[in-house]
Amino acid sequence: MNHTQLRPPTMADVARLAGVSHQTVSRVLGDHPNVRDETRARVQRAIEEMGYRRNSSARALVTRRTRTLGVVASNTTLYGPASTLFALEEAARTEGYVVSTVSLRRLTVETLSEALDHLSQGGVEGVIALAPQRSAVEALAELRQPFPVVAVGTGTGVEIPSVNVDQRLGARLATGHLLASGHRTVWHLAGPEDWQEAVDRVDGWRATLEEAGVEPPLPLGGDWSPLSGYRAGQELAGWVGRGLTAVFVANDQMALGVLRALREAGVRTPQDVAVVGFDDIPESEFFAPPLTTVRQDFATVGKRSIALLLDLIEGRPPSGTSRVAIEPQLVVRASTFPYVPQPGNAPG
Amino acid sequence: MNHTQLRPPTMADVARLAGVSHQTVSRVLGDHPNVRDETRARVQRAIEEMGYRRNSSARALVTRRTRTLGVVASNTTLYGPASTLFALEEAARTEGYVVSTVSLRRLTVETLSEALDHLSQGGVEGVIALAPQRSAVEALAELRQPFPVVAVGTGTGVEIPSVNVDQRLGARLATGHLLASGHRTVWHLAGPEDWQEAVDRVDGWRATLEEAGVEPPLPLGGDWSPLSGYRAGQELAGWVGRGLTAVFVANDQMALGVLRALREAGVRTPQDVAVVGFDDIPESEFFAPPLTTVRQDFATVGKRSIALLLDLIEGRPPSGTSRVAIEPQLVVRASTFPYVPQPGNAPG
DNA sequence: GAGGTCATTGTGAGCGCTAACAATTCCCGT
DNA sequence: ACGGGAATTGTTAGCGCTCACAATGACCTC
Repeated sequence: MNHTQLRPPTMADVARLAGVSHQTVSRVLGDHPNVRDETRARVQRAIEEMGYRRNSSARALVTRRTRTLGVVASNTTLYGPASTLFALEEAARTEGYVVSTVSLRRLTVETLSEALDHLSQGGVEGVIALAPQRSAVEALAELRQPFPVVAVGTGTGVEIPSVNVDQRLGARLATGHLLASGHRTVWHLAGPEDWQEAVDRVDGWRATLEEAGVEPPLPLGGDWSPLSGYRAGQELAGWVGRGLTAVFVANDQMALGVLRALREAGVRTPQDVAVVGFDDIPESEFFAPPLTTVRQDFATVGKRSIALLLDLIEGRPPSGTSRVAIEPQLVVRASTFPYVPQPGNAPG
Repeated sequence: MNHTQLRPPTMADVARLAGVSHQTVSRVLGDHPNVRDETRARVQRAIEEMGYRRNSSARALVTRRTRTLGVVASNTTLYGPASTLFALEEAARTEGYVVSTVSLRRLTVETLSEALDHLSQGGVEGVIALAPQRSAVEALAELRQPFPVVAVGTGTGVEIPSVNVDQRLGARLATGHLLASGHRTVWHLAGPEDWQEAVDRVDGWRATLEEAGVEPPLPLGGDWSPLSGYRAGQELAGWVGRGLTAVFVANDQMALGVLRALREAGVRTPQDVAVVGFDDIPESEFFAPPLTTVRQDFATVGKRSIALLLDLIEGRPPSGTSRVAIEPQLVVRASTFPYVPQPGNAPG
């Protein structure tokens, strides 16, 4: 392997071979205009020949730019965070930045603080925090860092610059869709209370019902996992025939658990109970039945977050607002066939 | 915000405040033993007071160690890659390394090469490549970089140091389980042919059947997506009653599609057809019916990969072999209730 | 009390690069 | 042929840190 060589060549080495000064090499590499074509070619040949690559540390030291961004996230194996992460990295790379990630198992003040330290040690110029728990956001506000931080998925009610999908709107779309299909009321299986997104979805659901003059039932609670959805689903099954005909579940994974519990209890979806999820994970379309859900545009979240962070790093006034909200979108599938309040209608 | 200040303090600034030389500050930070306690305390106070942090670029320049690793991956929103990524980052962080990731949409020679360049620009000391496509591995062998590269999920037949889950064994477990349950033969829905993992699973499936004296049916092909599984499932449904009683599907997502197609065709799982998947994604347990599948230990993959890469970076002889294979594990669920070749037995 | 050892602290050099400025060369009009 | 400006190239000085070594001082031994 080539990396066994003791010292990689330096700019001076290249310069010597090309018969120029190291500065001319630097100019060629930096696409500086005032270099003769012939010189440029000679330098380029020398670079090629030696397999030279600029030392990024030396460069960063003098330019004071590492061109590295950090991301702190948790639950990165879930569809939402993983998608956001992907979009963030792609957007950053387009702008010429490298992204260093820290994936936490749990998001607490300690782990967050350690993560920021770790990233700082990696020389990041700024950090995106995927911090959906409210406790984490508060911690973030405390932990003043020597670089700017943009929060994602924290809701708009925080002091920190943030980018969010409009969760309330998503919940309104879901709940409104069910009401419009003829359901008298809509139950809700919520996410953990310390997740801002979960709270916002509850808010949107509740507001929609209240505006329709319906008293919202007590929401159930889960932890986003299919298992918790399954447990809640068993409970919900007990309310069928007593006013329960539609459920808005706070994410698709829990909805999957709900669907299984209903099925096992002999409750048909959507004929007996309609179900709506949230996220539109790739599997949702193939659930039994295919799930109506709310799709979030993670690519846009990624782009906007990076744009905002770079504005902050460059000291520019943010090109948009520093509290971005992105619109989600309803995806209608078989789990919410238009509801007709008499039993016994067969689906296609 | 604090990061608006023009220049962060340097070691010399701290030294001045503490009344020592910059070298003493460096010693305190480096936990060098020969510093008087009182001096150490004074320095630490000064560091605190100024909010000083070492400049990582300057440090990296002189130590020639960036303590940064790179990861190239594609399809990072899928469960497998996302889990591996998570495990890699955690393992690297434990060893004091920062991880920079590049997530590609498609893995080709060009994108791979660009990714490695991008990471190199970020100053990585080594790279892990999650390169499951065979074409990518070949490209990797060509693209000699000035740093070591460890491949993950490429299969053991490559020149590059690599870490893998034993896919053949996984396929044997799945196929053997079906045969042991009384099925005469086992059909297979394979992944894309240019994925080494897909090929290995086909091999393991075929070998198991042949050892049992069974002529393997022609395998179907999919692209890992639920949709491709759905299409294949429709085709498979046509073979029910003509010798098809069991299917080994190369991943859980496709298995989900197969389950839906069978259900829609009026084929019952597992009474008419048993289905086994691969991956054990969190949703599998809640499919209709819960899916028997093969679990891969991504945490171990991550740890072993990082260990191997660090050995290579440090120039140590790898502590284990440089072609690691990790054992997967069968998880039995309701989609493969012990098969009895007469129809009509109801499940629990 | 001279000499030696050890712990502690300081000094100087240089990692590889870019930015600022200085020097040289080239080309043009006159 | 010659001055002047632009184009091209070179020189120098750090960026902030760690390493090697020098200097200082405290303490001990005989």
